[in-house]
Amino acid sequence: MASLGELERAVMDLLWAGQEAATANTLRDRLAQSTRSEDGSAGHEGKDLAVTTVLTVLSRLERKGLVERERGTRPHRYQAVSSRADHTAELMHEVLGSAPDREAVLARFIGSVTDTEAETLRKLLGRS
Amino acid sequence: MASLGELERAVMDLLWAGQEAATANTLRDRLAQSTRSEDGSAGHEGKDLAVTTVLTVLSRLERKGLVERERGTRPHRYQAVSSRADHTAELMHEVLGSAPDREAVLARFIGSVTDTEAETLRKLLGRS
DNA sequence: GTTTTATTTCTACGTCACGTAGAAATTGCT
DNA sequence: AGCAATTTCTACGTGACGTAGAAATAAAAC
Repeated sequence: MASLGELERAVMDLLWAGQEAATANTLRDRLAQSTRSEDGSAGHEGKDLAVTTVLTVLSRLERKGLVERERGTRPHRYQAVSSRADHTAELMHEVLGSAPDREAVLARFIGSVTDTEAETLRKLLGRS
Repeated sequence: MASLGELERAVMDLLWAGQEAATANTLRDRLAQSTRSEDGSAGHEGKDLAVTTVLTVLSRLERKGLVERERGTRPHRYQAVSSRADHTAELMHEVLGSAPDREAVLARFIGSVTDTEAETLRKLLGRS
């Protein structure tokens, strides 16, 4: 259980971008903006979602454990449970975890990493 | 586009296990066997799928580019396009790729890797 | 070569996730 | 109390996936 739909991801991206908790309305506006400002190439044009749509998505994201909401304030405020980096890293572990041959996977993975990233990794791993 | 359904995954696991190309019938049998031998805990019991079901799944996997079939022989023979390790590594790159903050993700990822694996990674990354 | 049998392709249905949103219920404000 | 904003319920369309029968095709048998 991990994958997100297109809109779900768009919402998460917004939540991950602004570190502050946001309301459904705010998010709806930002979504409209993003969609509109997204390079004018032949894409899906500004859709201007209904607030209820955003609310539904937020609920689903909450159920998935990706979003947390403050129920106290009246326009509930939503925020991501973990940072995008954390979430992505978790995802990577999930993918890796389902493999019985973890070492082999890591080998292949490292094999196709950019030089810069390899360097980063060395740094991160430090000396034993 | 990457995730597999439950049955699709089961089939891929079989294809990845046996390195030889297999026919739909063979796979159906192996599936029945796996299902049956899977520890007897209260799970979904032996379903004994129809061959057409397996064929359908194989077609879908082919469309997704995970499976390749020899159309020459009469009972077509199917095999995985890439090894499980390769596929999993690819998946990891896919997940990582969709992040604008790759470095941060890698940091988190490394952060929660077992010591043994960290060691493996150091080895793989070679001298610094 | 025509009938029979194995194999593959087509078509289809139920379920579930997701995008989408109106209707209904809830709650805060005046 | 009455109104307006907000949230929850309910619902529909679409597409993926598990599942498989019906139809087409090809190989084998006679």
